[in-house]
Amino acid sequence: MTEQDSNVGANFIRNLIDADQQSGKHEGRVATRFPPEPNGYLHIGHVKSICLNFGTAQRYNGTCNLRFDDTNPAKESEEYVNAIKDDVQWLGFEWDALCHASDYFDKLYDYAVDLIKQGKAYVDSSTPEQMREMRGTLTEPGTESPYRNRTVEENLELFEGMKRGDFDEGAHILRAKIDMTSGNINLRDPGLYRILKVPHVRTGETWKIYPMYDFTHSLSDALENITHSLCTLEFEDHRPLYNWVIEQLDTPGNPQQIEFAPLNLEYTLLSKRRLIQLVTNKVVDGWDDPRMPTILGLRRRGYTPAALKDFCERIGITKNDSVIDMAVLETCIRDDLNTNAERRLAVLDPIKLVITSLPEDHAQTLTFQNHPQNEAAGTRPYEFTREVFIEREDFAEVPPPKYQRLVPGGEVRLRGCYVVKCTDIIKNDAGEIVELHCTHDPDTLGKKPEGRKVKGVVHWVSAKHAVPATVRLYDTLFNVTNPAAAESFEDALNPDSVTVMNNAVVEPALAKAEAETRFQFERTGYFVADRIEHSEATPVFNRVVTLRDVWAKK
RNA sequence: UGGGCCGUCGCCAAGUGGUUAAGGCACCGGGUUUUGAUCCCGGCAUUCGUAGGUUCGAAUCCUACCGGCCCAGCCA
Repeated sequence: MTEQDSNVGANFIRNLIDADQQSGKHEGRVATRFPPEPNGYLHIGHVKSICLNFGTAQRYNGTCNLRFDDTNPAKESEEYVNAIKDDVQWLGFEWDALCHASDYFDKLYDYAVDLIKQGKAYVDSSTPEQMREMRGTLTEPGTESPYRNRTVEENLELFEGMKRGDFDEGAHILRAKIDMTSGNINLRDPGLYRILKVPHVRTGETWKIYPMYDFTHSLSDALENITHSLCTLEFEDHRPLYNWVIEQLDTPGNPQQIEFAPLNLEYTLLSKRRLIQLVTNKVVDGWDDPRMPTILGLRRRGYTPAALKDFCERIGITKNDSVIDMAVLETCIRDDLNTNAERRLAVLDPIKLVITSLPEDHAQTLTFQNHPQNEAAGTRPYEFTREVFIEREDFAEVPPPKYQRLVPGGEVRLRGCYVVKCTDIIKNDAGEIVELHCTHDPDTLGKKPEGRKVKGVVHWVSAKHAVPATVRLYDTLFNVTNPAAAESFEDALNPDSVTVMNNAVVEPALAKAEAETRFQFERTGYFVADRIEHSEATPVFNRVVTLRDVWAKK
């Protein structure tokens, strides 16, 4: 590592851990965890957290657990648990221990009893409304509950009754006894356990009460001997409570909570609630719609784990509220696919081009490179015949300035083939161009034409060999940089988020591609064979991202 | 009006009292190119939210102010 590289990827969490290692805190051990609640699908914001937690563990030769924060059975399900595991594995990470907060329900209950015995927790029988009133406001202190000074015995008995299921939901709640006047609302006697008569995926009907986040999370971290508990900024206010819980109780570990800024991405919505709306309102086709920022959606779109990890490294970790430019994400996938995807030819909006200087039965097999910078990718045969398809937009009867493609009387190179000159434009009764006639220069195969420069190169597919395919062109789901700020997302939606090219034709090799294989369609972009719908009989490709195009920008 | 946090180039982001204020993205040139791709070369903050102060020396320390984000679920 050179001196200049030494602080590449540096961030405040790494600095902090480095300092901990210097001082011998945690005996130099690093243990993290990724703690999703199984109540929705993971999205790119979670990818940031996953990369941070697993990546930090890797960097310091530590461990990272996958822990499901399953304390609210009313919202959680097995479907999400499985999807989350798949997503983490697809990204290429392996967890050390697979944990569930529910694994600790017995211990958590004992800890709660301990708190009660210490006089630091009590059963409150106020209604939720009364509790809200007594909590005070942001600027006014709260008031103490009339149940705050119940005896330890009374609390113990009531809490046991709650556990047994003697009471209705909402009748009682176990609260920490901290400080109703604290400026930090989380410290105004926060709830620890509520009655919830809902069966749990893993513990079944065993529990009628379930522990709440602050109590559960801090103790789960301590129980798993987590050293650095990384979470997002909104939990900063909870840290005093996190520490309070651990300080009152006798726990094996002494974790430290460290907060970092969650991801914000231009043109993208990243709140579970809003994402669920997109799915239930059928704005998109499902959690794996290629326009969704979910891991499943990104995967179907054609993003690779490597590109997503690269993205997380590029955006860094700080406590700044920030919004990442979409161009960063796009650059990551282009970088990956530029070096790793083979090249193929596909015509999205075909127009027939007849080379009149060739005999009707002309047949010629050319050899095309699979990758211009990588010999090892090999070559493939490519059929050339008298009639080929080219992209409709690669011909212009009245060309705009600096146009480098085919124009009437002009020349253009058929990629990997001859230079052709446009001699005739065939139109239908409606005046639409239906066919182009050209002649070819036989002395231009593999060599530059004599005495002139032909700058334009156009991709093509032999009409005889072309395979019809469906190609979907994706754009951002929203057309405003911050859809979360839009009044309703209906009017922030991009009407052109997907364009389906039903008449596209692709070279034969593409139809035979395995699902989920990625290619560069030369001159048009990077594409992936759809992992669900693609087959040799009905090829379906999704555009991952366009090629960078300086000309289109001008 | 309470509590917590944040402000370094258009967007990210290193930087922890002495550096010519890293790097990436974007942008602007120029070169190579049978992808208007890739690749290569060059440019891009006398300035670190603002104003004072401490110091031989400040983005880094102090003070005040300005701007932004989060918190009043028996959600996580």
